[in-house]
Amino acid sequence: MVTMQDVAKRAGVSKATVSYVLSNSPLITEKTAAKVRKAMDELGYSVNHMARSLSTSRTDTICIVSPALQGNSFSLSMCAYLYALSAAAHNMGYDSLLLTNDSPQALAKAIDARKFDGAILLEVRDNDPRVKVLQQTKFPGVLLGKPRELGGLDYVDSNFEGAASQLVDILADAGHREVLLVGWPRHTYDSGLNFALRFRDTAMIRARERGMDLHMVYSDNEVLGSDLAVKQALLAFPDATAMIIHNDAALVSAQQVFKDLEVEVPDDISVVTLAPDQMATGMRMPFTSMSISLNEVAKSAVEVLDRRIRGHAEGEQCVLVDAQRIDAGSVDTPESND
Amino acid sequence: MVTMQDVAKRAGVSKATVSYVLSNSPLITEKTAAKVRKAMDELGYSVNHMARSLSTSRTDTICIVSPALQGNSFSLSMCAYLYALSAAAHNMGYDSLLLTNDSPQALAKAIDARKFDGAILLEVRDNDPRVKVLQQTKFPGVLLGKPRELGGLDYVDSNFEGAASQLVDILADAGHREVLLVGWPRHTYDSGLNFALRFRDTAMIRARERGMDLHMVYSDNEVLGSDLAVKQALLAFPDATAMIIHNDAALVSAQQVFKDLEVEVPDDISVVTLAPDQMATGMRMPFTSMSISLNEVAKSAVEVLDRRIRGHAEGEQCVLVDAQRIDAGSVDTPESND
DNA sequence: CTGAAAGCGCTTACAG
DNA sequence: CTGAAAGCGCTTACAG
Repeated sequence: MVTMQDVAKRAGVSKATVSYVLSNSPLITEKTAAKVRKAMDELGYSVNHMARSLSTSRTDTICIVSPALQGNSFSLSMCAYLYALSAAAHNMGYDSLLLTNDSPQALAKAIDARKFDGAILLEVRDNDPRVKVLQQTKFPGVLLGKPRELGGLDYVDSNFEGAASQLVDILADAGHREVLLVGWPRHTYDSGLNFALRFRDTAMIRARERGMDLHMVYSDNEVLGSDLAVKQALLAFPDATAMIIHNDAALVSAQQVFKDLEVEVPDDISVVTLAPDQMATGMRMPFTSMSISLNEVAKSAVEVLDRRIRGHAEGEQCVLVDAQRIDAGSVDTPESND
Repeated sequence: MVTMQDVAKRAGVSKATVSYVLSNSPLITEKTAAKVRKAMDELGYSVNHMARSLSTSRTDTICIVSPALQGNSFSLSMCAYLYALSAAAHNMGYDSLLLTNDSPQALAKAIDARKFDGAILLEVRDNDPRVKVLQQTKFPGVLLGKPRELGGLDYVDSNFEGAASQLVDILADAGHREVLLVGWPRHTYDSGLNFALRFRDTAMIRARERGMDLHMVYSDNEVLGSDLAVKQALLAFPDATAMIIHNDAALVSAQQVFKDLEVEVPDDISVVTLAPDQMATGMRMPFTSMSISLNEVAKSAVEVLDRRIRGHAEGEQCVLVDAQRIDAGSVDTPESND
């Protein structure tokens, strides 16, 4: 293994000079720097991160703390987030450690081991014990999600509130009064997954303001490729003239369901959704929707964390990334129905 | 930050002794060890991994090298593998670094940085340039997949060959002669993804041996939740009495397709599949299938890598994990069709 | 059975 | 503008 010492000897300078060249110190002559760089090239030198870390107490690594997969439900957007975060981190010079054990103990232990400079918590819930670990250790961390108690921590998330209001408005503006909200399984709400709660609650409030009857329908048969929530909703509320879908699994099977029941969109029913952009393209989304850019959220999360790590942050950093409205002609006036 | 020195002072011993206690050296008296452990507890000590790594040149971290997501196609099984590997690594005392950039340069750079002890390459292809990086650097690594040129590297994968043969046999034994193989999009095969190739090619050979006409149908419209490969296959080959599905996306939408076309399984057609076990449960798979245990494959991969890292491996390690046959009554004799 | 000491490969004030 | 030196927090022969 070629070390800094080797490079120094070959270039005829000291270790310190090599180190300064590496960090592009302006104090070093261009001539010396060139000499050193040549030596590094010739020897195939690359800095030993363990040694650097010990010296600087920085690892240039962040930890992505993802919830354990409960049972067998792979969430497509979780997975997409993982990738988006890893890519965003990479772009900012960080490697990413993956922690798939969502127990608070595991997080505390990982923090103690000092293998990373900061952590991003995925799918944060209300009363998430991991959040307390972050607070107590005062370790740099950002929440992907916006739980009820923030405890002074930074967070980044999609603006679910804004998206909910906008979707309700789109339907209200078109004149719809009887609307369905197809959501996640009940346990998602019960477990405090705040993105679900924030969307539902804001939609409910906004609907009331707009004089709309919004009927909540929870998914209860979440089978890959045949989530029946949309179907159940349609059967349970035949008078509804429009539907908001906030549930990836239900969304994926929605088109099939409409076909099955011979329901035409938007002639028989208007449909709007909230979905990650990558999923929208993946399924060639035919519905007017508020589109969440996972990459944008991920990028923002890493930026916030980076600022926190470097100590460049004053006060809490709170970012809600707006979803983009995408029209796909799946909304019509209610009069056209039936 | 509390260091080993602090613990040593408090326990009234030397740093060395503390270190020996940490590594459970049998040379230390139980009395001394107890004293040291008490001091560690009281001070809340935990070892600094950066320092340890520098000293031992081990990081206790492995790198999971996953292919970049091309376009927007999230592969459910890729994601499941990520988790399974991370969990398996954790169980064996390794953390996992996630590398989502599949360029060979990125891998080479990551290896140079010495942030991990070994790497696992996901979705290895024939002629995968990452494989060459592993060979050239002689860095511990295992391939998830079995490319044509192994170059002396370790690999672990599902036994796709065995599964293909068994599925053909199941149908042949039931008397089927006209059978469809619904596979992945053509580019999957063209790009040398060997799991697809090995399954297809073995199935073809076995079919010939059994006097079966096996018609390959490639998926060409891979839309999330409505992959049409199964439908196209049925329409293109109305005489087929059975079908093998090897394509997760097609599998997810298969039930809907059968319903759409009012095709009864197994009365109208027999169906068998190859699928990851987690997916099978996720979609409540109603088809007789060869089930791949991702956890088992992942565990095996980490074990192989661990052996390689510790230098306990003699020669190449080659593991093909057998899929499990699961009967779900989706196979009948061809006579019953129509 | 325990301790003093060297070493892992960097970074960074501090002299010069 | 460059170098000698201390230090980051461990591990591990080597003495004793």
